Amino acid sequence: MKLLAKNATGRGTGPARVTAWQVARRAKVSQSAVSRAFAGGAGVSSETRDRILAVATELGYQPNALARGLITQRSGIAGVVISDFGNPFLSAAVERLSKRLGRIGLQPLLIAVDTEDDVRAALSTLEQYRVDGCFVISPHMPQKLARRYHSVGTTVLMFNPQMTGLDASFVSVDNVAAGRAVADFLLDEGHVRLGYVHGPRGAGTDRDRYAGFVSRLEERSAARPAVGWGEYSYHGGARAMKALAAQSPRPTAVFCASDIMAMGAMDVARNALDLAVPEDLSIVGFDDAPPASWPSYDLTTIRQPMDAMIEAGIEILLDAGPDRTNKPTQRILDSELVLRSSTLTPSARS
Amino acid sequence: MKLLAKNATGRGTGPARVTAWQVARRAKVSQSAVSRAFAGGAGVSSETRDRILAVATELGYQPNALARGLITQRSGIAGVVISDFGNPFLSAAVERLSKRLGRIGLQPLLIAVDTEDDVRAALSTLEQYRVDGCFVISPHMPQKLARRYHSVGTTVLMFNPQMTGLDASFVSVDNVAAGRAVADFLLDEGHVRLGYVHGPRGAGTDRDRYAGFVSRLEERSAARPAVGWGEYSYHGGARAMKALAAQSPRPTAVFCASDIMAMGAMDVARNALDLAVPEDLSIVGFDDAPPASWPSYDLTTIRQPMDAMIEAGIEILLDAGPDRTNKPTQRILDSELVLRSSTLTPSARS
DNA sequence: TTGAAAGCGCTACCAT
DNA sequence: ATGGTAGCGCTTTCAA
Repeated sequence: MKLLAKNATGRGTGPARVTAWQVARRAKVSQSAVSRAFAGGAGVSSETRDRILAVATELGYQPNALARGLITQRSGIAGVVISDFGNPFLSAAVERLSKRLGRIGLQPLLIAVDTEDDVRAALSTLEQYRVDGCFVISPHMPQKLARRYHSVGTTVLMFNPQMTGLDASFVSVDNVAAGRAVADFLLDEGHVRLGYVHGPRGAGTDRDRYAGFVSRLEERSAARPAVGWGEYSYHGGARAMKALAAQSPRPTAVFCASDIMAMGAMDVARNALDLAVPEDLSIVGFDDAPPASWPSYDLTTIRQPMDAMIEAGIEILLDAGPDRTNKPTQRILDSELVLRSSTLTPSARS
Repeated sequence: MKLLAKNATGRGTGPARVTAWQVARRAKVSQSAVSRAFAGGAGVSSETRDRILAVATELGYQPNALARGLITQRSGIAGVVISDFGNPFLSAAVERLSKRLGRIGLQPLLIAVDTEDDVRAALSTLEQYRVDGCFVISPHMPQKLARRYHSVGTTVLMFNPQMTGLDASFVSVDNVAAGRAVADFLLDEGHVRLGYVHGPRGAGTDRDRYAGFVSRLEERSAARPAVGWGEYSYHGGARAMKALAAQSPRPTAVFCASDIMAMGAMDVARNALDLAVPEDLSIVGFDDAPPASWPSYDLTTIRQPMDAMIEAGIEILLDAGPDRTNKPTQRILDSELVLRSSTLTPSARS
């Protein structure tokens, strides 16, 4: 009687879902046995386990991850908050991260955001799904939010946020050091009039890159760079380049805070401003996104060690597991200047 | 007594989660009332509802979406299976789709795949999470799988699959017609030796585009095109272009089955083969991905109406809801040839 | 309008 | 090794 009543309700969508109960009955075991068989097989003899699995495939049984998550307090879901798929570095990061998460049994719940409010809403949604952790790849993550979510129990791991004084977990490259390296490189190349293309106002990455760039210029007594604003987008970079080129004297080298902006800048320089790169104008990007190495751009850029960053991020997320210390973890990795033909190579000079 | 016992177990990760019970107790109502208050407020007086919501925010209560999904049989999750983020058209599609889903209360669970086996595994995972529907944006979706999943109750909606004889739901452009349009255009331009760059072997989109292209060439008694294989990737397109250029006589116009391949082809033509585009070589792409309109490419291409396709896809998914008919729905939209400067414009001739 | 009670499908802890 | 049982946190009848 009771067995028949189980899942006999006609409710639900479409063809009734197979449950562990039905598998159990068919295999003449208890429902607990089915659960154990699917939980790695500990506590079941291999014969019964095989029988159970056979029946399960026969019936097309798939364990309900929602029910499992409810009881185990682990959803198996990781949140990924991302802004700007148009940036090839970020979309590549999402792909790599997604695959990496899958390999450790975490499924990424993806939320695309634009504004700070979007991030807020996204984190709320992710909290409702009881995500086991959460990556935020967006310049819009407000500091307070980060701290709050950290204390509420969901580990929020930021990808390249503003580092200075941030009391939350993140993984980043040393943007300040990278900015300084670019300054040194361009000055060593003999450039005097420099330009800088900013990302969106308030983006921590941009702020740090700029700070490093300018501080090194000052240390070496170089003039402050002319600046443009490019929103971390192709068209923004193009617009900023036009503005910079209108200055006089025009900069002979421009450092863009991201590759996608550098690509826009380079295209507009060549096609609209009739400037040869690198002869008339050197361009340096940031990220080493896949298109940076395409022959038409072949962009000198700061390489962010994407895989290492993802690895570090995953590590932080996992370490922050069940018995978490509630102490934010931060990892700052080294970046690397990759020389290509959008700048004069040092060997070509002298 | 019983109330105190509720959620008093110290288990779980981090700070104990706030449940509806705790909100209920604090607001001096039943737990059902809390549930109703969060379900739109039907069945609760506005006073009690306000009190409940106040207590909820005070306690930081967030309803558990897993539990809700378990009881309602609607997870609120939509699966998105995607291959190849390197393709700017596809990554843009994921972004748009993700935002569109969010607006109707569906959260996208993203799975990045490479092979057909990956797709199989992905669908299995998505089934465990009891997704309310699922988008597959991959050339690797096998027909049988599609049919099986459709009959099991999860609506699987394919984005641009192989259309011919497919007994499953999908949304697509008419790839055959598009291929024919490109053939007409290039022949009208006066080209005689044509080339075609394939996507991955077995991709339905590629097959249909090629079939349309060739059939129209035949109808107009033109020679069969020389072909290369480009895997729907930038570097693949570049390799294929090199191979095509080695033929003699060399094609004067090449149709690439995706924009990203066309970009690779164009770059290699200009930078390695020293061919001017469009003077020496015309190039036509497919998708109208964002970079296609960048000045350095300015690619003549077939525009896929992405937003309309997503809209149609969502519609199919929603229509296939609770009382689903189990009948696959298919929507084929029109595409459009966008003329840019990677081909000689008709007006420029004659 | 409200509260009590019955599960959704699973895991985990008991007994045996 | 196995089966019974108690929930995970919610929605949804059903009475009051």
